[in-house]
Amino acid sequence: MQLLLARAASGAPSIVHLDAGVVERVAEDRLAARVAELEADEPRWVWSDTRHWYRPLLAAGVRVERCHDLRLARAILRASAAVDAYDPEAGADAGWEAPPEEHVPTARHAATPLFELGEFEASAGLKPPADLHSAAESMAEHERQEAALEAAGADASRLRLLLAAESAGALVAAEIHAGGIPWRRDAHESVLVAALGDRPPVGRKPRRLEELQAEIGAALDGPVQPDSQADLLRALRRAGLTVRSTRAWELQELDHPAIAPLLEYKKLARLLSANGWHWLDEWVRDGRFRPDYLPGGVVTGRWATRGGGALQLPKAVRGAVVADPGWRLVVADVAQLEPRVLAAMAGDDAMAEAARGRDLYDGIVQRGVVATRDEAKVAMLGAMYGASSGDGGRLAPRLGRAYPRAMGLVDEAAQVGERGGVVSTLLGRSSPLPSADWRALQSAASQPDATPADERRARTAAREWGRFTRNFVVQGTAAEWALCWLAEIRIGLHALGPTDSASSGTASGPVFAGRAHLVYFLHDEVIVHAPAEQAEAAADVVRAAAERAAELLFGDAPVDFPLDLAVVERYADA
DNA sequence: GGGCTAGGCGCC
DNA sequence: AAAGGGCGCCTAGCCC
Repeated sequence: MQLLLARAASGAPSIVHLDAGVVERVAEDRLAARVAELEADEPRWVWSDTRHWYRPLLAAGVRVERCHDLRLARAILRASAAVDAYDPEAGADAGWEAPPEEHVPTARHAATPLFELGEFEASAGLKPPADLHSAAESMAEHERQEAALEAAGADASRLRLLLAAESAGALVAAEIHAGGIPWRRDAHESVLVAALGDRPPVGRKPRRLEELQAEIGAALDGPVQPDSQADLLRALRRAGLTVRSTRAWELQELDHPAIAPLLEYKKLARLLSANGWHWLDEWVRDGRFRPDYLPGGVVTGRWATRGGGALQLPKAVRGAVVADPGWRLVVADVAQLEPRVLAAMAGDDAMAEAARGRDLYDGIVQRGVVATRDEAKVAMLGAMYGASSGDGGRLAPRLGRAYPRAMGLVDEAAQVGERGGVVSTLLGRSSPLPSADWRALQSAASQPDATPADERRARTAAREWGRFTRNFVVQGTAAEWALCWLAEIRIGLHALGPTDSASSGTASGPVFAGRAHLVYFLHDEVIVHAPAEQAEAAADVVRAAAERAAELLFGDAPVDFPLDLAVVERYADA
């Protein structure tokens, strides 16, 4: 059963029963209850934008099992090389290309009533966000997508899996926002005070930074503002140091008394600006950090985030991620996800064998391809990213001889990109075309009057795009594996059912009180927040989901995806 | 004051 | 130790 949720022209919510062809008007204040009622029939909810529709439902205590996110599906179908029956111009003026709604700071969002339009009205002049697609527009888009899928022939089932996984990911993203990462302000502040000294007054630097700045100045014979790259570069050169930049790795090579305090300053200044007291004030409330994930936000299918930097939580502050009393964190990541995905999608049994039951890089060493684990890692990264120089460029060809199928797959993807072509992931997400500027460069280089400089520029640009498409197929298919993993974890955790463990306060929201739920996702890593008595069961769910994801994507291909998994109270202890 | 880029660095 | 792919976000410094 499919139910389409959208707004009538009047702005009132409507539920279109797509199978029965019946339109049901719903009063704004009855919508959440009505969705909950209909959820008993296990429908697939079809809607314009998961973030818009699902966040208020979650806040009202309503979980849905399945959805189809029209905006995300449209982006995939428009670009997919497996789809030629989808007119990219159809509906182009209906605002589907608009990015999802703007970030609303936590405090104000919490106060936003269900389905209020004030946010949009307050930003008059902007394009309407996706939520305001009328029921008619949403239905038309849905029909275009169905028709495109039906015409996709043999690729349709993989595309359908991709769309289902993408939509399930969008549900997870909204649910992570609702549940929130348990974040201990006191623990975070302890980290900051230990590193930087007490919180300074507004406009002042923390004590430790001032001390280090003075040390640097003394060593360089004059006051220095280390936050200013230009000032710092001048001071270093005045002291007789030959430097091209102020990057930490370049400074590390220098032997001078200013360097140690300078590197320490850079590290601490980074902590302060990225995850200092200001970040705590803005992003942590009621013991939760609520990331604003953007599923499908990266062309490869990886998620992006907007604000808060949830994809870059530095190791230094992970001690602040602490389970609620009586709860645990199940922290799991996949060892070497991308090379394993590559081995499976290429059907490279030799590489699968190197990975089976052990560290993939150790397996490569045992096969005698390279001498050390570090070399194996650098070679593999070099092969997947297209390294042309350095150790990666030197070592990657050895992998080509040992694992010709896997390396052939990425080499082929690179060649397609260098010619300006489109590559696709296993499930059918396709790379974008290179820009008009890029094509102009190639075209200029092929003219009879092309100069050597034209040819050099074109070749450089072609190789650069080839590195992108080379990586696209691996990164994108790994993202698909991760989406399937997330979707299976979500289903498995829900099936565990509720416990009597009250969440501390209501921080996790009404849907997750007493229930194990996902609270973090980072490309190949998840964190589940679970009642202690359910933690082992949740860990089993996470493991089983990894096996299921592998089956969904690769059938019975002989590649395993082992997890590093820990049940802990603190993220930092995983 | 806002918009922009560059440099730099955090994550995978 | 970086390189080689993908990002977000901070500051400084420049522009209008």
